[in-house]
Amino acid sequence: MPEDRAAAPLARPTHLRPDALANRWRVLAAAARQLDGPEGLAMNALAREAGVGVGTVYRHFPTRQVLLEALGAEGLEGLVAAAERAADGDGGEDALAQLLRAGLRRQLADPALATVLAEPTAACTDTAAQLERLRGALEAALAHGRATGRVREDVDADDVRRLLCGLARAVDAGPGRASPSARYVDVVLQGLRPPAP
Amino acid sequence: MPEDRAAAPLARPTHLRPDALANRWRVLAAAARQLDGPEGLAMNALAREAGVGVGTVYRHFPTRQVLLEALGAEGLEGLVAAAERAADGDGGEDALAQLLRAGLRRQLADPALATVLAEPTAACTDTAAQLERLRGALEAALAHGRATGRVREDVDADDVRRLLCGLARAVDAGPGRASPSARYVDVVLQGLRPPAP
Amino acid sequence: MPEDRAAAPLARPTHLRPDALANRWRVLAAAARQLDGPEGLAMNALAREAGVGVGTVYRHFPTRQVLLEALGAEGLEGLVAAAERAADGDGGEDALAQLLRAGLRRQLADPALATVLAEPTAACTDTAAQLERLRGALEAALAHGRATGRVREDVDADDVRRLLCGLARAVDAGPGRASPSARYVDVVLQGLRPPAP
Amino acid sequence: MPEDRAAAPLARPTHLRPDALANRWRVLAAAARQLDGPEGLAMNALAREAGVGVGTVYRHFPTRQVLLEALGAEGLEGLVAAAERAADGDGGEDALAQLLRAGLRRQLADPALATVLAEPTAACTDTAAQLERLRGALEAALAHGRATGRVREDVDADDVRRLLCGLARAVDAGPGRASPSARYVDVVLQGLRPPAP
DNA sequence: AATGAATGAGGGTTCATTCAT
DNA sequence: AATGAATGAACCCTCATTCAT
Repeated sequence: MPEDRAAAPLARPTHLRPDALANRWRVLAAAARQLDGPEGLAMNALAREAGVGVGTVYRHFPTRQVLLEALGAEGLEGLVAAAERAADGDGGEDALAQLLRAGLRRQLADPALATVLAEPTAACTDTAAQLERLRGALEAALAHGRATGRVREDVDADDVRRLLCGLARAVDAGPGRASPSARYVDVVLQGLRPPAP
Repeated sequence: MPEDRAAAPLARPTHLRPDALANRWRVLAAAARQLDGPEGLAMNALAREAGVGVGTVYRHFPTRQVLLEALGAEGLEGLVAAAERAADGDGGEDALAQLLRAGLRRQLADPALATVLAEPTAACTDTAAQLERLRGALEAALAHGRATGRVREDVDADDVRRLLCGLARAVDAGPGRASPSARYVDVVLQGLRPPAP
Repeated sequence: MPEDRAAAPLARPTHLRPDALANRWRVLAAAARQLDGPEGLAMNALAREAGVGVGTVYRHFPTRQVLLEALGAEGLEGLVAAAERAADGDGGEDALAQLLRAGLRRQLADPALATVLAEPTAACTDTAAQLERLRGALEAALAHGRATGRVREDVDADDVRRLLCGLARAVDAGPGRASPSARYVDVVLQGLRPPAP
Repeated sequence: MPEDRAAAPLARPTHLRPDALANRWRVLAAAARQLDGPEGLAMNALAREAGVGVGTVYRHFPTRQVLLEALGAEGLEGLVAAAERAADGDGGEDALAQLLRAGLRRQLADPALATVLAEPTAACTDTAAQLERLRGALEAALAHGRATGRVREDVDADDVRRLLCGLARAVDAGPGRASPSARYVDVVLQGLRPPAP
């Protein structure tokens, strides 16, 4: 059972030595590159590619899941920020629509984000916190939508997260990413409206 | 480059010797069991579990993808049959609704089917043929739906397949499978209607 | 937990292909050489030294303990044979004395035997069987010794085995092996006599 | 060649800064805990367990052997003291008997002591000195025993040390530690008497 | 057809050790 | 003195794949 470390949720390191920070960065960059390729995330290959000893990789990311979450962290933060902006209702467009669009676009641009969004539990406290903020923003958007009669009642924030995962999958399950995306978001958006009486 | 065999699509074997047939069966059964577990499909482990030499596994399934498609074949055939029944319009319910429901239920019951449904190209001619039949049935259902004004114009059969993949993912991306399924199908169904004018 | 294979006791392979047999031999020979050196038995190093793939080593000896027992098997059989000869009482010398002498000499000549003799449970059925035969021979020797009043009553076959392990250790715990051996056996032999009344 | 430092015997540090002393203690405590478990003494794991940097461990114990001797030092001192008391012949019991009993009991209670007692040469001057005192006490006990005709002539202090190591091994080589111990000591004691004429 | 032995690449992980801070 | 980051060798083990039998 090799992946039984870090059972306790991991906090993001603070105050890293500058060289350590640089290494962390190189590893993350290499990981992002590998994630684009078809292979999984092999710790050894990662270290090689990053020009760093294996041990260093393990020090920074004791578990593949920790690494994944670190990879997706930036994207997740971006998504959360966008979600909160949308939920704050700057009035422009339908908050939920903005949210779905942003969520899908960002997943397609960042596979790590898609992975993190779909995983059952977070390994890092940081990730958990961001996901919780995301849930809050989604709930707010839904509440507003429900109040204005534009969102059905039987759907909650977690449903939206799951539908976002599904959207990304639908787009990935075929050729072409640009044109289907808009349409699929449209389908889900319309599907989220309250059923006609 | 380990997976470079069988670039040419593979036809399903016919007229197997009875013992060969039995072996094929044992391997498929073992593979189904392994697919339920969390591990991948390791040829060696598979052979061990099936009580068969590795060579035998390779003879029957030269590629992992071939094996996967063989695994999903039964489920795929079932889905195709259901789709054609629905498209034939026995009149009962909305064909598209039946289709989505069946497609989701069967994917959840059969991970191999979900995989096959999402893969870009088929390795076996058989699979390709079934997928083509599925496409036909979906197209028929859509045509009928469009004709009766219950399905939007900008969605084609492949979109439905992809949305089916997305549905399965949405269900898998969270806890609980029963109650969300129906709701998510509902969302997509409603989303597929023509937009209100 | 990497050593959880071969939980079921392993029987010695029969009817090996000739090349497999040759490999088995090469590995055992290399292992014997490594055991003389100060390092442990590293499977990788072993394979390298034997001129054989790692996989081959694992196929033949799924566990380090299995390997050790295979290494010690010959020595153990020799000891068992000697013990049975001694127990059969060819009349020459005191059976127990012969046994201790043989047991010590063979352990010193064969570190694997010393290891096997001291391990709490056998991994291979074969080893277990030989150990059982040894126990029988020891018991017989003790019984005869007790009957003739030359062995104390409160010592059984397992005690003798353990004392044999102790003897080997005593010899190994210092410089010089030849002269102490005889003396130490002597000490134990005299110590095994019934206490003076 | 990792263990080529500290070829020159090491003196025990004196006048440690209080915090250094505390660290030394934590490391030793952690080492004692690890030695009870089945794993070896890994410097890294040790540091982790002790809540101390690896560097600190190395500063205090440049070599694993030094660490081991430090671990066993207390036990060794205890044994030496007991041996000298016994050799001083407080008259009570047979000195040699007391010695063997104490030596075995202490080895069983303290694996590090057993290790130190069996190692060919000491890494620390301190250990060497204690071992020398032990030798002296054993020699005294033997001399007295020989003088009173209760110990055979052909056994010296180092033999007794080695037999002590053997005793510990005999006890460890099987199930049960309490009841065999006394018997095995008995066997060796009786074996050390001068042979009947 | 089937078998299963062999191979060796390669991923996972730990650890001893050094050294900049 | 202490720290802990970094390194990389080395081990463990599993697999995909080939091929002689």
